[in-house]
Amino acid sequence: MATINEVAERAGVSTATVSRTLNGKDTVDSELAARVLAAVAELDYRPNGPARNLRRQETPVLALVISDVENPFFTAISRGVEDVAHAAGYSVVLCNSDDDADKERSYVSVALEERVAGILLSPTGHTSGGELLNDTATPFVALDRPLPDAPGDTVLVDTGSAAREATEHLAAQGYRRLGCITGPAGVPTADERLAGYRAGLRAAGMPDCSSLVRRSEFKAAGAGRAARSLLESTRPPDALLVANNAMALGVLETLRELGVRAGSDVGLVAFDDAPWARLLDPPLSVVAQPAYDIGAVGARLLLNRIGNERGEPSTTTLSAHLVPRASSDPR
Amino acid sequence: MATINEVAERAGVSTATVSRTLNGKDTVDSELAARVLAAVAELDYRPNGPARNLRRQETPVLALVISDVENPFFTAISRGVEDVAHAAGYSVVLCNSDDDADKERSYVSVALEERVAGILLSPTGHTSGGELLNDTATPFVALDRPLPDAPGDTVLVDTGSAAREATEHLAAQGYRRLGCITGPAGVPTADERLAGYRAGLRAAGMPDCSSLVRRSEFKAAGAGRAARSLLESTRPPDALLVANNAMALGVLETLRELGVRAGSDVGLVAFDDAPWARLLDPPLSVVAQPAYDIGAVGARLLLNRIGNERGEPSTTTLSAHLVPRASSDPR
DNA sequence: TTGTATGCGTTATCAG
DNA sequence: CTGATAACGCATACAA
Repeated sequence: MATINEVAERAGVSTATVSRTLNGKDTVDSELAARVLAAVAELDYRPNGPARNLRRQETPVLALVISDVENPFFTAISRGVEDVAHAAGYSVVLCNSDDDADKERSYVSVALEERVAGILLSPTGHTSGGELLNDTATPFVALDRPLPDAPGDTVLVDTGSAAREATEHLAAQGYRRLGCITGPAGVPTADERLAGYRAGLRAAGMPDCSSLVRRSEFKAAGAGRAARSLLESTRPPDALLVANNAMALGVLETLRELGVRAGSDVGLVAFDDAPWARLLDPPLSVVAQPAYDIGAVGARLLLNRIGNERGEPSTTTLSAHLVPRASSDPR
Repeated sequence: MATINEVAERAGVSTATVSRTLNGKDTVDSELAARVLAAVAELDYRPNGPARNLRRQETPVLALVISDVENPFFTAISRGVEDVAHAAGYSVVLCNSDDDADKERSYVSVALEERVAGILLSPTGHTSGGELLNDTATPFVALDRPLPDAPGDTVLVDTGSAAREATEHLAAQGYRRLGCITGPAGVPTADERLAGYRAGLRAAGMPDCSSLVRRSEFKAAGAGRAARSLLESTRPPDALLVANNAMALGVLETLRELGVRAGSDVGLVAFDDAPWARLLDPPLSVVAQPAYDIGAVGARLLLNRIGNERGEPSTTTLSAHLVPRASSDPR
């Protein structure tokens, strides 16, 4: 591939002039500029990114590390990031850690080596990518979950309150034994939703019975099994709060297998809205999180840091809201 | 951030020795190597990627440009790519073109500038990213749709046959007026599915009536409107073949609004399986595409080219299969 | 306004 | 086995 030298030679100018032309310096004679542009076109010249980044000591790229590309919650985040980044002239590369701490570490490491301008990290449960960021000058922002031991800007959702609201809603709808399926212990989003559920129980004057709580990975399969064990127990719950979208899939599958109907047989509220949620029969009640905004806000914070903004790490907490549909209506 | 020079100085060796140590050359005295490693750890040294890529004239990164991160078909492709690439020591960066030809061009251009090792492109409709690839030495593979005017390895799915099979299935189930909602004219996957539908009509001895065909973007909204116009026409279809997953969402929404039930009122088969398809009531009949394999095969082809494999551009065609469920059962 | 020359941080070549 | 040193391709300080 052609280099700047070849372009310069062909245009009969110096490499400096080529560089200046291509970088929009207005101190270039228009005639020379035209010759440069012509040479560029003829040679199909394309600047060498690594060389430029090396010289400039910066790369106009943001890395976004998420734990599951197939989860609509994360893809929505990515759109938020992308829109903001793009508008500011940054590209976004999406790295899928697949909820695997090693992969996460590895992607963060690659991002650091490639000297990306900044990193947005949606930490997997028992995170490890954070450590790498700790003693680094590369700006980063944690999304959805705080980064243990790594002080940095963080964008969270107050899902505790939302979980409480959902729980109270179930109680108000007339359900009497509320169960909860949440993520692994130690994962902040999982624990927070559980705590919210408990607070809701308390607010509704219901007993907090640990036999109505199950934990599993934030995946369909484990949640499906959890739902089955709950519903087949001697004193099954008559309503369920499910901690994320992927889990909801597993729970719904189990309900189907058991011939149990959401709403009339078992009240159901799940976290995360999805396009298909209201197409179900009955439509699924959800706690909608502002996923797009998480990404957009995170990207903006990151860009500010990249722009040398100083100051203490901030934590932004967005709120989620309940979208009641028929799956939490006993009638 | 520390450089190789500082590491060398601290370890009391030359930069060459540091480089050799870090790159696993076995020609380094173990004592020196130990000193190097110690210095690396102390300084938290991390090699500068751009510098290395510049020097090596290669970047161990594959770019995957897709048109919609929120579409499960593409995210499944990305998993296939990622698994294969990862195993071969390559990272994958996902670029979301958002079905926008300009963004696609822009991402391809960035990938080219960054000198990625290869590009996997799932072209948007009226593609434009392909032109860039044409006169480039960077290996690339087209996924899902061929790249006009750019001869290169291509991985396709024989959705024509699958569309035909689905159409015949609808006829065999007893539906009598089969409609089709497909993508924009000129988009190969859209045209191919339409052609398959027509072939199915013919095979079933049904008239080919163009008033039963609608086109829209491969998105929910347009497809929803198309379904409405079809179903509210004077002689509405009694079954629908829908060309992708996102469109199916729109169509289902319309059915709901119209109070029309899939299966008993209107037969329905849509392209692309999704986790939620069988949770619907009735469960959605689909044409399942081997999305993961598209990605995996594509990545393997790309890696072969990167490994200097010569030879004519190949075209691999995978097949899709019908998964009949209750939405195409009139009973 | 333009050109020359230097260095960004690595790796690889070539002597020692 | 190790160390100087020369590129890799570009952007910029400095000179002209």
